[in-house]
This record gives sequence, structure tokens and C-alpha cells, in this order.
Amino acid sequence: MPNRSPAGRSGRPRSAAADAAILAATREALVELGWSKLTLGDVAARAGVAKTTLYRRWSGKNELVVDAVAELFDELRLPDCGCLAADIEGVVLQFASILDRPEARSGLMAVVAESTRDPALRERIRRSIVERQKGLVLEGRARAQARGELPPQPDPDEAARTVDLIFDVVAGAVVHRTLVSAEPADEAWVRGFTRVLLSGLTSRPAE
Amino acid sequence: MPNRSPAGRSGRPRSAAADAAILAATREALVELGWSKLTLGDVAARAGVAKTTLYRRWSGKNELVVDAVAELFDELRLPDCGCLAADIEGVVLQFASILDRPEARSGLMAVVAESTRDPALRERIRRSIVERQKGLVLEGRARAQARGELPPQPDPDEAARTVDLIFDVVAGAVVHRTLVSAEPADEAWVRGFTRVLLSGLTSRPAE
Amino acid sequence: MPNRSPAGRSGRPRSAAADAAILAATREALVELGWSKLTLGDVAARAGVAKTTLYRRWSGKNELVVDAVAELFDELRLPDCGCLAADIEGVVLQFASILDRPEARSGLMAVVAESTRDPALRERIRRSIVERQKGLVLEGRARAQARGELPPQPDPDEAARTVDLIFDVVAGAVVHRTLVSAEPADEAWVRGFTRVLLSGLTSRPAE
Amino acid sequence: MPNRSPAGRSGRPRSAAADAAILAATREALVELGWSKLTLGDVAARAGVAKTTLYRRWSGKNELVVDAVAELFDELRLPDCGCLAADIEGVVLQFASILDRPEARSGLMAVVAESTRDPALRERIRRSIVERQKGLVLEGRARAQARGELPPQPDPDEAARTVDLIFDVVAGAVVHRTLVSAEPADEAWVRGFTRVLLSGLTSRPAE
DNA sequence: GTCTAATCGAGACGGTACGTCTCGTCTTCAC
DNA sequence: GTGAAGACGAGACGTACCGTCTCGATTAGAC
Repeated sequence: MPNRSPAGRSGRPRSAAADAAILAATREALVELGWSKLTLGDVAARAGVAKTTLYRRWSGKNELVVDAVAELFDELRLPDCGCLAADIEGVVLQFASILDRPEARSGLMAVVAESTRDPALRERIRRSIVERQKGLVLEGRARAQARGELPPQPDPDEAARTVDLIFDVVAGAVVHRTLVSAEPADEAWVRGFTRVLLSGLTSRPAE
Repeated sequence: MPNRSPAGRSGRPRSAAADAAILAATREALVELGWSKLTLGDVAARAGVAKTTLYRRWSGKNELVVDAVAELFDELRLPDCGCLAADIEGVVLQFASILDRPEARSGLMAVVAESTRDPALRERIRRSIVERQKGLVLEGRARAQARGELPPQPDPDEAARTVDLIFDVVAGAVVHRTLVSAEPADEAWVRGFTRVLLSGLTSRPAE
Repeated sequence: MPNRSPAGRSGRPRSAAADAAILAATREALVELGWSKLTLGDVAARAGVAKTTLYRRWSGKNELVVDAVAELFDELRLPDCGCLAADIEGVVLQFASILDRPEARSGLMAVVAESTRDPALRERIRRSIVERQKGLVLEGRARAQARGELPPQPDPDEAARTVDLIFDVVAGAVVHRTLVSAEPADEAWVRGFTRVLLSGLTSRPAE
Repeated sequence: MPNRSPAGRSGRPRSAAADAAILAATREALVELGWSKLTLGDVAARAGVAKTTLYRRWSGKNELVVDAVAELFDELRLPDCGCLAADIEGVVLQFASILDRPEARSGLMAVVAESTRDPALRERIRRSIVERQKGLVLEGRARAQARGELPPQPDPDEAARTVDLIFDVVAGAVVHRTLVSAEPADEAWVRGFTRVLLSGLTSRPAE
């Protein structure tokens, strides 16, 4: 994830341990200080690394935090519970539990905010964080269509639009619940959300 | 929105024009510089005001930006198109068009990010921005229930939970579409979103 | 000596105490650390002053040290012992005792070295340090000519050249003895030097 | 002049060409950048040599510059013009012409300044630069005494003191004229200086 | 002809200081 | 008492060098 060495050939190679130490230190500092009080000098000191070493690998705070937060999403897995609703509930709960960690809360929205003015940063976020999540949506939808729980969509454009829509609805709702409304996305909420997502508002609650 | 004068009695009264000039300058600076490069000294200079004057009225960058951005949401109105779907589409489009403005894009997510570590700021955002939007949801739901488009919910706790859920789904989806996916929330997307919201994923598209 | 305030009008005036504290701290640091290890951050800390305050007044290390060292030469006075030789011996001893102080030893040659590439610095040294010393030469020569100890020089150009020459010989010899040869310019040495200066090498020693 | 190889036995021998290239690069950098902006990394790059190679041979900037500047003084020769005044004028003009070269102006005073806090450096300067010049004074004085132009000094201590004094006066005056007064030590000045040195201030000018 | 050990270039490393910037406060003077 | 102006202490910024280190690739003599 960090910048590569320029030529790649001669000279002393970059320490691989430093990368890991820096990312861990970044998450630690996010927890303790939050995004706005996090300084690269402090991160370097926590990692036992010189500032220059950090700047050689990342071009700034934004890029560093994206990489540090992205690793949190590595643990996302699509469960296979046998029915679509349970699968959705499972993955949404995982997502919510990641967003519940302070290093994610502090960092994620901040880099998204910065990305509104920095296309390279937006692309980095997309590659590091968003695409992984979208893959889960794709996989879940395919599995549900195979089971007959969702209607098939033969038109690939239409299918892509639907995946994007589902992704924005799911991720957006969880993020908004967690960070804006600042309420826990707990099991009860996830159950309600899944019902609306699958059946819509106009259906009766299934007591 | 800014802090009130302490005693309120004698001496020269505060310039009312200064408040407006400062908020306008803040939005201008947000457009040009974005959140992270915006400085209060710069805002004061744009507004033709001393830094002291600014700090007397707002306690910091976060509070100032919340107030500056909140004014953008004053124009949100619930249309009355006669049917729930059209009402939703109308208000979502309005919301999307506000989020399309650079002063909102840069500022909104940034203050939300900051608010994860600052309860007072979160409360300010809730009062200035979120409650107004939630009011629209409440009003629209009531109207739809009167029309019979939505099932009634006699239990007030259950009703409040539903309003919160709808709000998180609608606002979250639009924000995610606009800022994270960085795609326009245009009419086509809004129509698809409204269909899912009302009918759920399991229903067949209404070709 | 430090830079003046730009407009000179409104706003908080610069602290006069800060100037004195900074110059004193500079001399202290010169004694402890020497020129090359002296840092402006350290000087600011010793003076109980922010780095910005220091940089607002001086444009860099060179200018600051010139001013700090220049104050040491304020105490130079031309004695009036009744005869030229004694007057010269007196003033040279004073000069030597200043050059014996570590804050002068460390700083003076360093700024002279820097001034070889910086005309503005050279001019600052001339105004702050050199002219004062040259004034003593002028005064002493006039007094000696009045006493008949030195031949009169009616041609003003020739007179100016002679003053410059004397100045370079006296100051150069003391500086070279003190800093390059690193031997003390004590009374015995000063006596020998004065004899050569007045009578030349070809004369016999006056035992 | 550079450090010797440690053991001296087997393994690849040090490149002799590198020494010369480094010293030449040092003088080049002194001319272009001056002492304070000269960096060892830059010198190494100019010499086409790795920083390691440079540090293996010299322990720091001071030592390197002393050696680089010392080579400039190799060309100093005592002329034999038949009379003391002409000999002095000749050697002083040579000295002045060396001090007129930018690589000497920038470097010489700087290392002298550093040497006030570094006895090892002072000793290196003495061995590399000062002793050579003092030898010329010794030689010239012996020649002048043989010719009867200077009085003999049978006491060796007294003789040594006189040599030191002459050396400080001559070298100090030229250095001060060149670097502090920043005026050229041209023929006219040298003639005036020599007259004062030999005959003293109290003698009448020999029109 | 190996072997072998010090050399070479390149460049990353932990440090430290740089000079600039912004912060939020304080001090002065004019209205 | 407010307002513009601007100095103040504080501290992070990103860069530049420092002098050291770790690499892989030469080299010259010793075997």
C-alpha cells in the first residue's frame, strides 16, 4: 500500500517491519487522539521510526490513514446462513462492529471528507475499502439469485446499477446510523433494516 | 446561531452584518480551499473582520462550519405531489442537489468526522441540520399514513424507531452515493432508490 | 537593530523586553554551544520567546549574532594616557579582552566568514561593529597629531587611507593573535606590537 | 591528508583518484555555495562518489575544508628581490591573491571560527596552513638579518616572539583588509603596509 | 585461478533543525 | 465596550542534512 521504492534496485532495502509498525501506530493514535489531533510526527514517534521514513512511504496524513483504516476491513466475510435475510444481517453486523471501533469512526469519515477535493485520495479509498465491500454485495446477490430469493437480472448494466444501489443503501444506512445518528447498529436495528431492504416500507411488519 | 453577547447591556452592540459576512466568507472559503485548508484567519480576512471578532462569536472552526453549512439546508421543503413515491423522490432530489454543492461536500462530512469525538459538536449538528431533515420524514410519513400508503403504527416507540430507520436509510444512501461512490444522485438513481425503499429488493421491477 | 514593524501604526506593539532577552540568550548560547551548534529554536527557548517572535525581528542566525556580538563592543573607550603609545596599548588591551570572551570568539569570525557571500551582512557588520572601532582610530590619530606625535596629513584622501591601514593592522593583528595563533594578546605582546606599529621592524628594541 | 586505511593489508585498496576528486569538488562547492550551504552529500555527488567513501576518509566538513583550502597555499613562495621591502611586498601580494579567490574567502574564516571550539581542528589548521606561512616569515627574517636590514636577535625566545608578532601583524592585516574591510589588498596598499611595518607610523612618508 | 576481504555505488535509517504556518489569546488604539 | 490590527507563546508542518547502516557488486592482492 505505501509508495514503492523508485528504481527498485540497489541500495539498502526498505524495512518491511516499519510499514507494519507505522500502520499500527496510526490506528493507536487515531484511538487516542482522533483524526484532527493526529500528527505524523507523533505517529512516527509511536512507531519508533523517523519522520523521514514515514514520508518516504506515504505522501501525507490522508493516504496513511486510508491504509491504516483499510486493514480493519480485511476481516469482513460474507456468512452463509442459508437464507438471504440472515446473510445480510450477518454481514451488516460485521460492518457495524468495525464502525464501532474508534479508529474507524475517527478516521473513515475524515478521509471521505478530504476525498471530496482530492480525486487521487478518492481512488485510493475506492481501491482499498469500497471495492472489497462491493464484492460482498455481488457475491451475496449471486447466491440469493441462485436460491431464487432475488429476481434474476439478465441485463448486465441494470445488474451493475442494482449492485451499486444496494451497496449505497446498506453501507450508507449503517454509516449514517453509527456516525451521524450516533446510535448503535445493534441486532434489533439490523433486523428492522433488513426487513425494509428486502420488503420495503409498504409491507406490514411480520410479527 | 453564534454565541450571544455576554451581558447584553451597555457598550457598542455587535454588528449584525458581521455574522452574515463571516458565514458567507466561510462558505466561500470552503468552496475554494476545502475543509482542511480553511483557516479562521483567512475567513476573517475575507469577511473584512478581525480574528477577535470571529472568536467572540464562534468557539472554533467546527462550530463555524456547522452554522455555515446548516444554512444550506434551510431550503429543504417537503413537496406535496399527491403520492408517497413522488414526495420521496422530490425531497431526495433536493437533498442530493444540496450535497452536490462543494461547500456542503467539503464541510459536512468533516464536521461529522469531528463530531465522533466531540459530543457538543454532535449535538450542534443534530439541532442545526439533522432535526430539520428528520422533521420532513415525520411529516411525509404522517401524510402517507393519512393517505393509506403506509401502515399505521400505533405504538409510539415503534413509530419513532421506524422514523429513525427511514431517516438513516434515506440520508445515508444519498450521502454514500454522493460522497463515497462519488456518483450523481440523479433522477434515475432516485427513482430506483425510492422503489427499493417502498417495495424492497424482493419485488419485481415494475417495467 | 532588529527589523522594524512594517507599517508602524496600529495593533499591539512589539515587546521591547523580548529584544533584550533574545540578544542575551544568543550570547549565552554562543558561550555554551558555539556558533555552529547554536540553533534559533534553542535561543528562542532560552529567551522564553516563541520562534515566530524571533523570526519577526531577525531574518536569520547571521543577523542575530551580529547584533548580539556588536553589543560587546559598546564598552570600547579610547583612554587618554597622555602619550600615543600608552593610548594604543590601552585600547588594544580592551579590544583583546573583548575577543577573549567566548561569545565573541565563537561568533565574530563566523559572521565574517558568512559575510564573504552576503553583502547585506557585510554592511550590517560594518555599521554595527567596524565603524565604531574605526572611530577610535580617527580620534586617537587626531589627538596624537595635536600632540605632535604623528606627522600631519593635509591630503584628506591620503589621511583616510592611513586610517584604514592602521585600522586593518591593529584589528587584524589582535584578531589573528587571538583566534588563529590562539595565544593571549597580553600586556607583553601589546607592548611589542605597539613598538613595531610606531617605530617599525628596522628600529632597535628600546631596552 | 585524509584518514589512512585502518589495517593496511589485504582487500581492495582505496581509490587515489577519489581523494583528488573530493577535494576538487569541495573547492568547487565552496565557490558556488559558500561554507554554510556546502553539504557533504553535495560534495560526494559532485565528486561522483558515495557519501560513505567520503566519510571513510574525512571525519567531517571542517576537516575536509581545511584540506581543500590548504592546497591553495602550496603555491606561496618567498621571492628574492634583493631587499626586504620588496620581498615582503611580493609575498604579501601572493597571500592577498590567494585570499581573493572565493574558495579561500568562504572557507578559511569559517574553519578558523569553528576551531575556536575544537582544539584538534585548530591543530590541523596550524599544521596544514599556518606553519607553512610562518616558515616564510622565518626565512625572510633570516635573509634580512644576513643582509643587515634587520637587527640580529641572539636570544632565541625573543626571536621566536618576534617571528610570531610579525606573522600575526602581516597575516592579520591582509586578512582584515580583505575579509572585514572588504577592500582589495592591491599594490598601493601593500606598499603602504610594508612602509609602516618596516618604519612605523611615526616616520615621515618617503615622498 | 580461486579465495577473501576491504572497497565501491546506492540509498534507507533515526535524528535534529530548519523556516513557515496556523492556532487561539492578548494588547493597543480608534470609534 | 466593540472593532481592526497585529504581536504573542505554542506547536505541527514538510524538507534538508546529518552521520550510520545495510545492501549487492567490484577489485586487487594472497594463495
